[in-house]
Amino acid sequence: MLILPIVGGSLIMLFVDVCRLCDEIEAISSRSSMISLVSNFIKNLEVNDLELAVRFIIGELFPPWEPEIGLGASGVIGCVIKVFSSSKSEFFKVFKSTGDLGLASMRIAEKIGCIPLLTASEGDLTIKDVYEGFKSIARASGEGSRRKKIRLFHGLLLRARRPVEVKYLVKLALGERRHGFSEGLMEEAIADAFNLPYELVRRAHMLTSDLGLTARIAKLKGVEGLRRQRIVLFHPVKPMLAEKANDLLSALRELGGRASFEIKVDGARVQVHKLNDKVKIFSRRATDVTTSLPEVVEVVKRVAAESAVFEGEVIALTSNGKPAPFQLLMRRFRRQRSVSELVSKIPLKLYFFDILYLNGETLIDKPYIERRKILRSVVSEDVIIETLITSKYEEAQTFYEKALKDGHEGLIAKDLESPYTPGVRGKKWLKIKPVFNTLDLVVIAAEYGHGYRASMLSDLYLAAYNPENNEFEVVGKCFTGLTDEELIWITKRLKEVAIKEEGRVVYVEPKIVVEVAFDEVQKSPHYKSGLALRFPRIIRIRDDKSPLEVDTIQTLSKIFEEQRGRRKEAT
DNA sequence: GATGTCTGCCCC
DNA sequence: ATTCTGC
DNA sequence: GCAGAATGGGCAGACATC
Repeated sequence: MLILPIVGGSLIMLFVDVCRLCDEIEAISSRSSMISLVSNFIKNLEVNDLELAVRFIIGELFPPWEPEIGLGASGVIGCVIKVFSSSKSEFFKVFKSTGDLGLASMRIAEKIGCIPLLTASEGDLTIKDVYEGFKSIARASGEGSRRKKIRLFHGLLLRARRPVEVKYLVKLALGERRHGFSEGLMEEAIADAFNLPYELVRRAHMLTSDLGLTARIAKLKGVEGLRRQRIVLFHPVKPMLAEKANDLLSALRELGGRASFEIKVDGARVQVHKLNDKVKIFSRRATDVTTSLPEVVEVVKRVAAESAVFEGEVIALTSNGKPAPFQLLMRRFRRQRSVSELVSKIPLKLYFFDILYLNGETLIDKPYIERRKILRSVVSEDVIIETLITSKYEEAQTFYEKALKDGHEGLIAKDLESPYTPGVRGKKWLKIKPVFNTLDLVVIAAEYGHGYRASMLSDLYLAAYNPENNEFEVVGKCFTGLTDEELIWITKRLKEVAIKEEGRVVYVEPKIVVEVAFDEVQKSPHYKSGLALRFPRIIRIRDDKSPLEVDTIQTLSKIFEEQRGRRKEAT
């Protein structure tokens, strides 16, 4: 991180100015207005302030590959309550009406008449002060670190002189945004501020993965700097994303009748960076997971290339070398302790599927088929994900069926000519997964939502029937799938059948039945039923079904066993 | 050592 | 995952 | 029609507390 010691007096950017800007943004919904507002704000900032301000405005503190502060709602709110002599119940009351922790904190600060705010001794917080403050919090680790983090955040809050600073200190700490201005619009604001082509800013952002750095390059080096931007080893590139296809045939058609089909394994996506013997592995969201995966590091070290960036998928294997449940992989994935003991207990395998950089050359603009060729020249076939390139639907169908039979999730169809486009747009990769069966479940409780859903019961507790004890047992919570209109309706209905309210949770009579889609049944250490749905989403409200007709725990158990069976039989 | 709380982010 | 909204 | 933004779940691991 580049921070220069001193800048000319009037140029120093105060934190409160960023806060006020964010408040303005929050009040408008027009994207173009937001962009010009931000553009004007960042246009004349000194470059170090620019880098920080750009991140702060989109609600980020650090580049994505750096560790987070390690404080969440509980710790942060505890600090707010203490600094402003409030109480949990008071905070909770304010929060319930807004659904926004930052806003609630500001109200608490306002309520006590800003006495600690006015006694702040060290003058206004600059954005650099705020950055340094959070940096110290992030650095604390190990025993006693939680107390230390809380003490440091406490100190930061004490230096706020205005309630609005409290609001955004809390939002930054928690990663709350909710002002409708995020990465995509910031790219446009940077382009506008420094009078540069949007596409170049966007491309540089893809490669740096950090808007602060992108803004710095834009201001200091302009068009040429953006154009010259290459992949930086050990700074993860944003992953290219896949879109869902309806089925195999439509995917093949959409990609022009001929495509590459890669097996989609149920693992975790990684980006691997290598320079001679130095290797780093990043998760999909740019977390450094190198220390958790020593055997993967070894595989990469042996790759015959001086420097390279690969994309791949890591999965766990069962004792017979077949794909293991995702939950097993997660025991390894971000583990810090006893890693070496787990290496033999839960073996992992890395499958490569793309290469973005090789010996100094950035490859993302080359077509898929060419990157594939380069990949095959660098790593051996047995560590590359199984692939079929075909224009024949029947062949692809057979391959798909085999993938499912082997216990994999499905296929990814890829456009043979497409470059690697990090980020969201230009999706030339299509996910093909079987349509899952749905279950009918009954709602037995619901929770109030956050943000604009604060007044609605948007989070439903879903239960299956257990005939053995004649009870409805929770197998998951679900918030997604309903339209706003349906949410309003269901909130009203739930209140009619409410039994009791505890905090944010409203318990209701088992009356309302919903049809729920899901990806998998998992073992749950959390629910009494011992089962939980993976990725539940509501398909529709079943007015026509009575609670007695919902699916049973036994049905879920059966689905769970079938999943296991598929993995065991896999050959 | 066992249990509980909190946090962040794998997969959607 | 889903839905809503600006453009 | 599209991209961007906002909504949220279950879970394992790290730290705190008994």
